[in-house]
Amino acid sequence: MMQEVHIPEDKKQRIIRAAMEHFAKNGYKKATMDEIVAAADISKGLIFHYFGNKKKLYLYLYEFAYGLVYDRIVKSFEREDLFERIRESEQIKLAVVSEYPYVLDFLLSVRRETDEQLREKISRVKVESFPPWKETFLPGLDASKLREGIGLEKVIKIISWTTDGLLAEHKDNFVLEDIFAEMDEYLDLMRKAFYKEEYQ
Amino acid sequence: MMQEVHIPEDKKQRIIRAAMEHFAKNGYKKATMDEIVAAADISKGLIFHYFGNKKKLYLYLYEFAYGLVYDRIVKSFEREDLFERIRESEQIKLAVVSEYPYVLDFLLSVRRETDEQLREKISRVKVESFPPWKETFLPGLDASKLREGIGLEKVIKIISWTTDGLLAEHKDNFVLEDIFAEMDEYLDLMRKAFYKEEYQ
DNA sequence: CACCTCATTGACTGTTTTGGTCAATTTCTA
DNA sequence: TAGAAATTGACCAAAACAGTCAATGAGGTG
Repeated sequence: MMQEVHIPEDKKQRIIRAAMEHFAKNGYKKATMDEIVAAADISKGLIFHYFGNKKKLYLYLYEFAYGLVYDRIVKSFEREDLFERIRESEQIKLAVVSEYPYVLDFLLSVRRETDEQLREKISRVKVESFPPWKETFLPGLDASKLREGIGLEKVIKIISWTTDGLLAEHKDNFVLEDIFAEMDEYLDLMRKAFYKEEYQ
Repeated sequence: MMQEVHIPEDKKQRIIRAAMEHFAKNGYKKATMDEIVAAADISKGLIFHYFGNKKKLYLYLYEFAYGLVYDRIVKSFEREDLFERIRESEQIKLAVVSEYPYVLDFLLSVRRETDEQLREKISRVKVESFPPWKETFLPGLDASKLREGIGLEKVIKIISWTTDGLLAEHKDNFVLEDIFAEMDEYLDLMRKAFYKEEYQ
C-alpha cells in the first residue's frame, strides 16, 4: 500500500491500533475519525495528512491486518503431534492478538460490512475463521493418539474456542505470559482428556 | 417498568428484538432510533409514542433482558450428574438465544457503556458471565466422575465456550434443533474425554 | 542566529444525521 | 357514521460528521 508521506513509526502504530479497535467495534460507518484521532492521541489534521481520507485508512488497515495474520499463520506447521501443533498455532494466535488486540475482530468485522463501494474494494474477504485450518492445518495430522470416539475436527474446534474464551476473559488486562500459562493448563487438561492413556 | 400506553404484543416484540440487536451491536450512543424503527418495521412516531424517548427504551430493554435471562437460569438446577446439569444449563442458554438472539450480547454490552447518566440508572450491571455459575452452579456438584487431573471449573468453562462457539457459528442461520443436535455431539465427545471409563 | 522546510495542530465549514414533534391520516369501536 | 385511538412520515433544531487550512512549532543547515 503506497503512502505519499513518511509516517513516524510510533504514530503510525498508534493510529493503526486505534483505528483497528474502532473499526472492529463499530464498523466502517459508525467509527468516526474524531474518536480514532483521540484514541491515537494525535491531531485531526495529521491523520488526513497521512492517510488522505477515511476510506483509504480503512483499506490500508485491511491490507495491513490481512498480511499480518496470514504471514504468521502460513509459517510453522511442521510438528507432527496434534497437541504440539495446536499449541503452536494457538500461541501464534495469542501472540498476534497481544501485539494487535483487535486484528482478529477487525478482520471478522470486515466481512460484516454491507457498504457496496467498500466491498468492491475488498476482494479478499474470505477469512472464514482463524486459522483456515481445514486446508492448511488438518492434512498430515496424526489423529491416532485420540481416544475412541473423539473426533479430530471437533477437538480442534473445542481448543480454538477455548483460546477465544480465554482471550475474551483477559481482554481488559492483557498479559501475554499469564495467558500462555493459563492456556497451557487447559491444554494439559485436554491432552489428558482427549489422548489415550499411553500417549499422554 | 411502567408503560403509559398499551402496546400490541407483536409490535412490542418486534421493537424489543430490533432494539436489542442494535443496542447490542452498536452501544447506546451509536444505535439510532431510525435504524431500530426500520428494523422493527414501524413508523418513527410510534416508538416515541410507546416508549417516550431513547433512554427510556434502553432502560426498559435492560429490565426486560435481565428478567428474562435470570428467571430462566434460577430454575432447574436439580440434576446431580455434572453433564446432565451442564447439558440442561447450556440448552437453556441456547433456547433463550433462540427466542431473543441478542439478549446475551445486549446484557454484555450494557456493561461496556461508559455514559455516566446511563450507568447511574443501571444499578444491577453485574452480569459477569452467563450463568453466574460460581455461586449457583458449582455447589453440590459431583466431580468424582472426572478423570484424574481434570478440574471441574475448567471443564465447565470449556463447555460454556464451546456453546458460545457453536452459537457464533450458527448465528446467521439459527435452527434450534440443529444446534441442539450438534451440541449433543460435542457433549458426547466431552463426556468420553472428561469422565472416567466406568461412568461413561 | 537567521532562514527554510516540513510536521503538526485544532478551529472552522458545509453537509448529513440525530432524537424528537406533531398535524394529518388511517383504523378501530360502538 | 361519528368520535376516539392508533399510526404515519415530513419536518425541525441541534448535534455530529468528514475533511480543510491558516497558523504554529520543531528541526535542520549555512
